[in-house]
Amino acid sequence: MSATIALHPVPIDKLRVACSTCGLKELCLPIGLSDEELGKLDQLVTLRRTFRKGTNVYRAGDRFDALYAVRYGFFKTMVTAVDGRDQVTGFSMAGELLGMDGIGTDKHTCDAVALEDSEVCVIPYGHLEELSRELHSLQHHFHKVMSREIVRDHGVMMLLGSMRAEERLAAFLVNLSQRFTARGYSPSEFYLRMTREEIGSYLGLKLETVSRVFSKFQGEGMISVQQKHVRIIDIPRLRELIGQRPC
Amino acid sequence: MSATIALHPVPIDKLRVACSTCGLKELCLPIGLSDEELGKLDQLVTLRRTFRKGTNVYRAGDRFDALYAVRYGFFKTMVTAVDGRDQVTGFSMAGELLGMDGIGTDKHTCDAVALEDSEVCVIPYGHLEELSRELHSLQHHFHKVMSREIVRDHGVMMLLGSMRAEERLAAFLVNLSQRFTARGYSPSEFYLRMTREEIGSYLGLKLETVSRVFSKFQGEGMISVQQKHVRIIDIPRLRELIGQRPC
DNA sequence: TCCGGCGGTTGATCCAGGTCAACGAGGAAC
DNA sequence: GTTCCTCGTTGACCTGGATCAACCGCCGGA
Repeated sequence: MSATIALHPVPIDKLRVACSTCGLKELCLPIGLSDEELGKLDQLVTLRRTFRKGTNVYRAGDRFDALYAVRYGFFKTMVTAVDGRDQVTGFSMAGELLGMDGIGTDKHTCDAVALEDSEVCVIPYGHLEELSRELHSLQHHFHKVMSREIVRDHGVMMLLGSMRAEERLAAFLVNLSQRFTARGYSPSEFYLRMTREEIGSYLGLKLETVSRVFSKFQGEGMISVQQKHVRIIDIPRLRELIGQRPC
Repeated sequence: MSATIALHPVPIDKLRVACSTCGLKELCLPIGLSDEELGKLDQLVTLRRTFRKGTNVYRAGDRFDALYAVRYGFFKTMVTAVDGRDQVTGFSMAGELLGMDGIGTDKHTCDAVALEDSEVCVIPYGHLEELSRELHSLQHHFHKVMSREIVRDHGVMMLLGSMRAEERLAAFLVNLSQRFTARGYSPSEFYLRMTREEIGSYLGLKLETVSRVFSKFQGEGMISVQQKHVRIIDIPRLRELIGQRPC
């Protein structure tokens, strides 16, 4: 095989990428790496893939061999029970990492689905382990990312295990608001990429309940909703609802 | 300071330990390590600590600097909301790892409490990162452990988000049964170390509901319960309840 | 041995959220 | 533009599990 002829034809959705110049490097895996280290990471993350709305990055049961860093777009992850019921376990946006569920068994255990046209950086997992033996800060940061995912999951358990419907939705909105803010978007106005049913699944509620609580919040002047467009009018009051001081 | 005089007096509950001879090595961090590698791990895990029933291994907010491998005994982990409500996020038994919640922020984010007199191996986290750069299989296995924790959490979300009370308790019992089996105990007869309230918190139910469902299962001949002593009479039927084929 | 208190059980009642049903609005396909 | 069709909203009603309350039994301590 010649150096100029690819063994596997490269799909048109796969492009050269560089962490060193990526606008998300303060959110994503490169956090805290020096320029030299960033250069090495560039050699690792060489592939981008785009996903049309509704398509899967991976499915439960798929062989695991890479993590995916969201470049832009929006994803949901969900697990499906043997009887077919499914549960949305999270929503991922730019700078967040998908696929860590697969490391434990070499197979993915959930589905990751694009909720709008999206793009990810492909991080071959074997190479990540290799490189993280060399770059201590990459190693440490990767561990932090996994740990934070565990902590986030604990938060969801709290949500599902001991909060009422209104608290759950308030927590959901406040969380989205924070994450949008961190990405330079408005804290108070955004489009939901997911349906009421997906929100409900995530929050352990039925879609009708989600809709009703949205209407209630709107009636009380805390938010204004029209379909997927949400404007948060009174964030302090939402925070109060979930037991946090307005700060 | 002389080599024979400890700078910090060694508490009597801290003892020399060896992974290489530990009976739990097939469950715990040493999985898949060669004898030589095991020897190195021994140098890392040099401390055991015992905890009396009701005492904390760590609390939310404590500085994170070590992981803890359960040697014997039983623990719960729980998160507490600002308003004081708390949520049990898991129960840990021999061979399982506590403390991974702390890596992300260098502070623990939950409490770990002994539910009976217990003992753990202390794994200084910095040393673990260091050693796992050297021992590939240790590195990989540690990642697997974290990943499995994430997958376990997804299971709990499924439980809390889309199962009814009976399914939740059935899933809980089947899970305990499996974990006891893996440790060489009876799959069908065990003592619960946690109260009805703790089970309820974990499952998103009130203690009265837990008690009622126990009684219902007993009435239907699937289990026999007397206080904390549980005997599972019909595991296939419990599995059916949670939608799994009896197999 | 007795006592007190925690943990567990059970009954009666209530209500948050689920279920079922009807309808409306936006958006993609043609 | 028209036609579906999915997604969202709202109303009426129902129910699983929460809440409130009484009581019991086990276990630890004096």
